[in-house]
Amino acid sequence: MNIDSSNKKKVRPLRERMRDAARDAILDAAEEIIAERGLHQAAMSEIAARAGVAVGTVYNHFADRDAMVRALFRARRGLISPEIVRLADARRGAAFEHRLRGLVRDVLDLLERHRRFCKVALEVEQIKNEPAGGSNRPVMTALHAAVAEILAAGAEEGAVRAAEADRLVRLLLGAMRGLLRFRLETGGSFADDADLVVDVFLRGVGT
Amino acid sequence: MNIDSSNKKKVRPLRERMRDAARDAILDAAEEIIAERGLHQAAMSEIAARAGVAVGTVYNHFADRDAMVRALFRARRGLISPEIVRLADARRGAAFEHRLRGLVRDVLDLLERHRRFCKVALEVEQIKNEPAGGSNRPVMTALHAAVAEILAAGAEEGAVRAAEADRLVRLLLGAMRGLLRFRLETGGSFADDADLVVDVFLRGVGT
Amino acid sequence: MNIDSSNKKKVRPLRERMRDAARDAILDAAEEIIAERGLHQAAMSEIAARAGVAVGTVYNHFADRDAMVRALFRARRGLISPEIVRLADARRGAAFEHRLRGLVRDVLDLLERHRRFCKVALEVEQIKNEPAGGSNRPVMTALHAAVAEILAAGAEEGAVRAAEADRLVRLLLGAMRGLLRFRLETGGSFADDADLVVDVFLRGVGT
Amino acid sequence: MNIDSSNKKKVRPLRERMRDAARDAILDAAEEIIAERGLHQAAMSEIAARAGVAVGTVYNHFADRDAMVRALFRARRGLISPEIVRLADARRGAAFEHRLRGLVRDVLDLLERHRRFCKVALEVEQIKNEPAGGSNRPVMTALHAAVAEILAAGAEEGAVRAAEADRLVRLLLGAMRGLLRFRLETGGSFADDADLVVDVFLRGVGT
DNA sequence: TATGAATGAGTTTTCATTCAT
DNA sequence: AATGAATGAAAACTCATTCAT
Repeated sequence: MNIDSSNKKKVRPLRERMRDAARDAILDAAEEIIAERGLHQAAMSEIAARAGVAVGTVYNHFADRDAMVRALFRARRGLISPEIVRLADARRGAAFEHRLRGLVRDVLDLLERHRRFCKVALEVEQIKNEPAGGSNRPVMTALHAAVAEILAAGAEEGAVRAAEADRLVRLLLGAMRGLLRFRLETGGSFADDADLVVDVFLRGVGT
Repeated sequence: MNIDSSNKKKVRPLRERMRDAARDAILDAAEEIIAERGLHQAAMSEIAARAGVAVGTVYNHFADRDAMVRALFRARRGLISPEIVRLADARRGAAFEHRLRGLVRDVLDLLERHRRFCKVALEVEQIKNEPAGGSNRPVMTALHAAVAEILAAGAEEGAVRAAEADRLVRLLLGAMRGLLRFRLETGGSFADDADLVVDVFLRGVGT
Repeated sequence: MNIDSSNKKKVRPLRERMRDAARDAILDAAEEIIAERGLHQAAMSEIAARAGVAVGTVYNHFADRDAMVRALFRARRGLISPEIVRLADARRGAAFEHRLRGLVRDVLDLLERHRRFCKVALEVEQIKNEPAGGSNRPVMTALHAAVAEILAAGAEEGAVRAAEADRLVRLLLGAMRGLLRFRLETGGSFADDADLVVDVFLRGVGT
Repeated sequence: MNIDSSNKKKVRPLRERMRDAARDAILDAAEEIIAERGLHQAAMSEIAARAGVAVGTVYNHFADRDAMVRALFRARRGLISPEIVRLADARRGAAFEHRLRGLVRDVLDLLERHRRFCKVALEVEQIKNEPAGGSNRPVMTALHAAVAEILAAGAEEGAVRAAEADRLVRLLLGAMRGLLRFRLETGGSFADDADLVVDVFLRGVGT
């Protein structure tokens, strides 16, 4: 291995690094402003200003406003989803409850580090408009898939009613979202709610 | 009670009735369009057109766009909230589980009859931006209040951990919302999920 | 016939008349500015200003810039084409030369009264991009059609070579356009060139 | 003459040749795109991309967009005009008809080899805005001048009415342009129309 | 010189709101 | 009150041009 080849590895062209930095700055600014004021109060010009670039620069990176928002989601999901997959994989094979509790804890912990994006995601969530027989299954996100898998395993263990799988996933994720929203409004860390959600989900509110 | 006064009660001036009809038509149109395409894809001109009136007329009934949206929520809540209060009152005094299950069933049944508004409400939900000690408690909606009360009663019965009350309300409502969203996307009646939610909430997913 | 019905005929709603006036003012302004500075130096805001309306008004009348330009052409063609058809019809049955000369004279006279639009039309003319076998015949404008018909008649009379019909139409119209352009640049009335064009077309430049 | 000087003549510095190659590539790209989509749909960035250079490079070769377009015209005219002059000179002294027919044939043949530029030229043609007494005579292009000269000679021969010279040039060039446009739209070679144009111009459409 | 990302003035477009009829 | 065209401020978007590397 000679000096040159090692250089090739390390020095990504400065140009390229700056380009990416600008892109990231723009997405960060967009995230910030959308979290603060909502999706459609986030003007391109303000996002650009907050990112410290000119409007035109935003359009050098994204075809239009919509593409930028989608890029923001793709970027964040690109950070979060693989992590969720990894977390889900880590306990594959473990016992149902341990696995579920671990995942919920870890995921809430992970989301804590993306609090601002959670706000954006809850803000923007849209209800799909295709009743019945939709090809667009519930957007099988990483989390959805991971929970679904654990519940399926739980069903095999006999710990969960298999017939209700779909709805139980929605129920659990809904419960988590409810508490997330609570924490976003009133403060407090997401992770504090992990055990409560899992306990109630597994055994109910009984004292 | 004389004839005149009885007349006053019954026959509201034609003028006034037509006025209200227009108002209702506008709110219905707004609800429809917001449900279809989201809050900020609903232009005043389109709402007016769908309601069969001129834009100007909308402004004769509502100060501005925001006031119209708020009026929509007030109107629907004016239908739904008292009903929820009534449903909650109906079982006051009954045993915790019976009371909770009854409420959830009845409320889902009620919301079924306002499916379109549910879509609007879920679509529009905003996260309040006042961390900690906020004066704007979770918008204490009728449902929130009703559930909170039942859980408090449950706590007194020893059926629910009192300390977690706030979060449990959020958890339960979140779970319900999760399933509502599911039904809005894929079809199926809300009420079908009532027992599942309550069962899991009370005793967990155990078979 | 009562007063009312006579009124109905006459009084087109004021609203409507003003709307049309605005529309016309906008198209006039557009024509003026495009003629002065070319198609893409004509900004919507300037057109609006020259028409004495707000920008938004332009968009109340036309979906977008392109639609406005197309409307301008439709409007002017709506004035010119039927007139050309009428002029062509007027001499139907007459002898070839008389018919052709009459048409060219009348048309140049007509175009004189739309000098500004002629400038716009020459300015904007685009070459269609569909070589061979095109379904889009040479946009068969009224004038094209009228000349084609006369030449066909001339061919029957034996005054014109039928085989060349298509090209002769293009040749003649090209010659007319050449002189139109000349007049637009240097001044002078279109009609003055009518006889020259026809004479040369029929008998050549010979003295 | 020493070795050095002979070298200087033949081997133009590599640097310089590459520079010219880039310049040519840019002008070719510009010509292509303008021919395809029109003058103002040809963005600098797209021209650069098609030429295989960076935008900045275009600005190293041309002061600004306008200068580049003018350079394109100058370059093509630099190829075409001297050739036209040569073609015109070749038959100087010959008889009027022979001379005119020869020129029209040769020129259409020449333009055939610059078909794409013809499209650009027709596309871009602007009407000058200086009525009467303009200092900007009809842009005395080589072709215009050549035809004018031949017609003047024809007038001396008594074959053409001298008084109409200016207009006859415009008429003939317009006729040629009309057929050029026809061929650009529908395909077919320019040269095929040479005799038709000249025949009609000299003797009219008579069979 | 070549590069190509950044710039920002200039346009187009939207739409809540007003107001004369 | 109802009407609906006009308004214009506020966005979104374009693209020729610059300039640091």
